[in-house]
Amino acid sequence: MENFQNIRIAVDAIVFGYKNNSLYVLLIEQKFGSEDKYWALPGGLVKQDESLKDAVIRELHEETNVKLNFMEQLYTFGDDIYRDSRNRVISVAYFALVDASNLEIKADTDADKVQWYKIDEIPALAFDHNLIIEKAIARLKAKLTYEPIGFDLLPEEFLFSDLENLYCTILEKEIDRRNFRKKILSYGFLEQTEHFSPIKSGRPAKLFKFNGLKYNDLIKNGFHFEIKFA
Amino acid sequence: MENFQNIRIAVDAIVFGYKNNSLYVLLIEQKFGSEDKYWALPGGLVKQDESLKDAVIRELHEETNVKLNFMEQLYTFGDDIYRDSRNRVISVAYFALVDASNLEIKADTDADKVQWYKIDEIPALAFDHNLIIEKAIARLKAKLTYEPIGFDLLPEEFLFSDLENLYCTILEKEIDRRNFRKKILSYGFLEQTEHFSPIKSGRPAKLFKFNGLKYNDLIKNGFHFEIKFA
DNA sequence: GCAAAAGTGTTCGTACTACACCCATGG
DNA sequence: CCATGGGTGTAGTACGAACACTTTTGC
Repeated sequence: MENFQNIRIAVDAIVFGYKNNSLYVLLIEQKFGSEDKYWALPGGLVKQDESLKDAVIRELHEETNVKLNFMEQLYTFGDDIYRDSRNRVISVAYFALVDASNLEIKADTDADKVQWYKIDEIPALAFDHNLIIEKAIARLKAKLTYEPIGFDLLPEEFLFSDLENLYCTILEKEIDRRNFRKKILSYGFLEQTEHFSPIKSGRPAKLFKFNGLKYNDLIKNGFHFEIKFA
Repeated sequence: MENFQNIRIAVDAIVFGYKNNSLYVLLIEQKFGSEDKYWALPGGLVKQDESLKDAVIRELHEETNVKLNFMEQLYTFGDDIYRDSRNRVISVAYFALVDASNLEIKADTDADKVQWYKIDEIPALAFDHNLIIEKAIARLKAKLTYEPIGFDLLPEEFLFSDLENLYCTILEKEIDRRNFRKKILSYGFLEQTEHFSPIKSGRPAKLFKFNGLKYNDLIKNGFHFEIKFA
């Protein structure tokens, strides 16, 4: 057989979280660390009879206790033949956004430690995982501007100021509070709840809620979400 | 070894071309057709010491005689475990846009026939290749609106009416000629040449040229390409 | 001179930008 | 009563949408 192939297939999970006005990624320290205990993205080899998407979700759950229903495929890393020094491994990377505030993470079967890392304080990771995260951040930034995915990073009910802050932080831009609020509200997929935020100081603020159904309706009618900045 | 993996890695190439006011895809009929001579996308198994991107470009060249320098990664298909009935194969799909008008395609080593198929006349293909093409078309449509990639489908020098037609055809929308021209020209990355088109009928038209350098300059200064429609 | 496509300008409305003051609460 | 964030309105501008007539050529 001329084309003998000995390439492994892995999946890696980039999970973004948002808290304390900062963007975080979920990282693990591998248990069987031939790589000298580097931190790494959750992930691992795909099983023989397992779809790729099931594989990421399983690995993520096994290693971090985070159980998701869906992850979006980001990119497949297979150009650097030596990205894993032991064997040739191609990795299909997936990403997801979660509300980090009430999520129980814990090191599980296959991981020693699990931890949220601020995206600007990520250490040198195993394999090409720094590169993968870079690509994920780029995608996140792009997507944030043309799909309402920011809400996935927030609790079900959130403050407008949190939303605003999230956009400013991730996109590294300044926003005019008034115009931002006006624009988002004009879309009509946010609902004001009757709840108020636990007050830190200043005037109490109403909590808002993203109505996914209404958003889907709008999409069906040709609506196009977009947040731009000066 | 608990995790024994016997999964092959393949690449597939979606090459779009544009001629006679229609969008085409490049397909081949496989030589060693265990699949009963279905048409399929050019592609094949990745070699052990070959990057993914080299693999697609090699396969495309071997099978169609089309030599490209770059293809963009589209998506990795590995959720359907039985997408190839013989073995489990995961395919990383890449796509590219070419000027089909002066491109010599020919069946080569690994293919019986090579042919351009209009995208609305594609037969039932091998594997999940119809699905892959669907995804590629969706990506193409999206990209066309926010990146100046339409020019890749046209000859170096082209008519404004061709460009306009290309957008109308691919996006299946109507455009106002005058507004379209005004907008594209306002960007400043098109150059009028001194050449005229071979006339079919009507007033002769000047040929235009896309200036990639100028476009890159604009991008550096925060420019953002966008074509929207009513 | 007629058919066929190329080339061009104006008006109107909408949507983004910029910008500043009052409000409700806790301490 | 002061500090802290929440909540709101308006005027100017720029850009996209709608729209029709003139020009150049071949036949």
